[in-house]
Formats: sequence, structure tokens, C-alpha cells
Amino acid sequence: MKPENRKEEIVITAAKLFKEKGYSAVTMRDIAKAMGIKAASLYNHISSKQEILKNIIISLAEQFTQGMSLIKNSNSNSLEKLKQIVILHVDITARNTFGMASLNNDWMHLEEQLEHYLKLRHNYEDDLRNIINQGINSSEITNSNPDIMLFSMLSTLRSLYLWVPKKEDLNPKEFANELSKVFINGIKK
Amino acid sequence: MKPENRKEEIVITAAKLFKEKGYSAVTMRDIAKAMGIKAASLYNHISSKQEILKNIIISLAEQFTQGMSLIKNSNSNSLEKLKQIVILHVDITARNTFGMASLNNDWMHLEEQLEHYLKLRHNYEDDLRNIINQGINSSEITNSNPDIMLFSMLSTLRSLYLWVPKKEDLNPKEFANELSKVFINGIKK
DNA sequence: ACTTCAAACTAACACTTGTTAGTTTGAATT
DNA sequence: AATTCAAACTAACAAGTGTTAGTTTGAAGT
Repeated sequence: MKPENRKEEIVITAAKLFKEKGYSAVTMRDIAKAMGIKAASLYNHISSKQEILKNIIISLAEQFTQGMSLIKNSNSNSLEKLKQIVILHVDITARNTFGMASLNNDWMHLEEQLEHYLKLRHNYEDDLRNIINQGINSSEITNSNPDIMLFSMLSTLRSLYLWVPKKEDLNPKEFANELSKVFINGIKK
Repeated sequence: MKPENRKEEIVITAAKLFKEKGYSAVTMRDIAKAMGIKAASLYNHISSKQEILKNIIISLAEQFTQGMSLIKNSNSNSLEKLKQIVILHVDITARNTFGMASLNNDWMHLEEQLEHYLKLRHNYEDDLRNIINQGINSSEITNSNPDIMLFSMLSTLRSLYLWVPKKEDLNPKEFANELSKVFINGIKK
């Protein structure tokens, strides 16, 4: 039986600091100070700094993988699937703004888990690309460069962690809905 | 008369490494090794690690500011201005993929120049927001949440450094043109 | 040949890093 | 009252950090 609570506190505190300064610039002493304890005490709950990063990133990456799996196997059409993907990103980001910063900016500091992470990310991108291509084939989506659409969507969705916290007035559902409209219809009147 | 060439080499080498691992994770010894010299030798050309970061980021930030100034004072309509902004980003990014990573991810490690940088960035965002609002007023742009359009565009443009190097087949002009189409018309057929 | 000087070097510094070992605390359980 | 144990502590480590001081190298200009 592990003290899962205290460990979770450490991971959350660390994620907050990682968002501000990045993994490498945050020291174990920084994390400890933010919790009001000494650095050595952290090791009663976690085994290494690396383990904190792994906990933040891998759990998020797997949430995305799982969400994508549901969406791609649903029988919605492509545009509906894309909307659901926007919702997936907004939801996960809204529940974990701090961790999303690490997922985006500190994944390269993963050690043992780097390969696993890269595999998940690659598969996720492939799934998204497939949905776009299916949309082009079914004439739901305009037949221009699918990589550019993929890039544009993914860049925006990956940056959500920077904007979601600033838009607390808009609830996640509304935010996702407005954002989908921009992707799908563009900004032109 | 300063050895501006060697200094520039250091800055470029550092930017490459900063892109891979981030400012904090790159040591002066890393930079030196990449140039085939010893860390202490770097100090014949630069005064500190911080100065390298400043050189990378501030020059880029000022290029954006200058470009924006030309665009906002032109007498194009709003959609044309937005196209020109896409071109601005693609051009600067294509000429400096490494530095753009630092601009996006390491600006918070600026010290003396942090305030200056934040001011430039804030003004840039305001200018872009104004162009969008003008487009809404002139009925060129759809009257939905302008912050979401701003966010979507800016996220994509800021992530260009990740994608431009992978798309060497597409020339910058074409890339910018395709990307503008996605922003303006969306992905729907 | 002599001087100059950019640009490299060696050696060292004070400080910070992640982490370990061993110890103390204090509340809950027996 | 005695025991247990999670969770804190102090003290220390080996390695790595940015940076400085002083020295050597070697090509270019006189």
C-alpha cells in the first residue's frame, strides 16, 4: 500500500513548476520548497526526478491514445470525428493544464520511456492524418494538402494549455465548439 | 572591431542545441564540444550564456515587430494583412528554424531582457488582434469569438519551426499560401 | 625577425545538482 | 506504555555548473 496521495501532490506541484520554467530548470530543491519540505524528503515518495516527469507525461499520452481509439472506431463521419478530437484535447487540457506543458515541452527529457512516448505520439498523428484523408475521400474535406491541415490543427490543439487557463469565462464545451468552427469553416465571412 | 563571425557561429551552434534540449539543459561545455573547442574558449567571443540567449531571441522578436509594423500600416484589407502575416512567419522561420525554438520555449530564461521581450510580444499580439477586429467590422471576417481566431492562428504560426524543416519539398511561398487558405476558408469542402 | 592579437588552451573557483544514508518526529495501533 | 511506520529531517557525496585568470599558439602585418 503506497502513499499515493503525497506522491500525487509532488507530481502536481512539480508539473506546475515545470510549466513555468521547464523540467531542466526546476530543481528537486525547488519542488521541495514549493511543498514546504526539504529535497531529501521527496525521496520518501518518489524514486527520482525522472519518475516525476514520467508520471506526468505518460499518463497524459495514454489518455490521448485511449480517447483517439474511441473516436476513430466510432461510426461518425470525418468532420464529426474531428470535432470529437477537439473536445478530447480541450477536456484533457482543462483538467491538466500544468501537465500539458511538460507533455509538449519536456518529452525529450524522458529516458527509459522516451521510445514508448514517441511511439504513442506517432500513432496518434497517424490516426489523425487518416481521419483527415478519409474526409477528403468522402468529400467532406477540401482536397488541398492534408499535412498542412494536420499541422494547423495539431499545433493549435497542442497549444491549448497556454490559452485554456486564460479563458475561464468560456466553458470547455463552448470553447471546443467555437474552435471546431474555426477549423472547419475558417475565419472568412 | 569585434570577431563578429565567430560569435555568430557560437550563437547558431547554441541555437541548434537549444532547439533539441532547451536552454537550461544545454551546458557551455555542450556548446563548446559541438564547435570542437573548450568551454572557456567561448568566453573570448561572448560574455555569458545569457548573452547567447539574448542574441537569439531579441533579434527575432525585433524582426517580427518590424514586419508587423510594415503590415499594419499598409493599406491592404484585413484578409490580405493576415496573409502577409503568415508569410512573415514562414519567412522568418524558414531562415531561422533553430532560433525560433528558443523564442517559443526559452524566453522565460531571459534575465535583463525579459521585460523588453514581453513588451514586444504583447504589442505584437495586440496588433494581430486589431487586424482581426477590423476584419470583423468590415465584414471580411466572420463575427465569432476573435480571441479564438487569434489563438488558433498564433498557435499555428508559433509552431511553424517544428514543421517547416520537415517540409523542404514545399517552398516557403507555397507553404504560406496553403496555410493561409486553411485559416481563411477552413478545411470543409 | 618582431610585434600584434584573435583565439585557442589549462587549471581552478565557488556553487548547484540529484541523490543516499542514517536519524528524528509524532500520530495511530496495539 | 510500547510498538509501528509514514514522513519528515540533517549531513554529506560525487558530479556537473557557469565563469575567471593566466598562458600558449600561430598566422598576419610590419
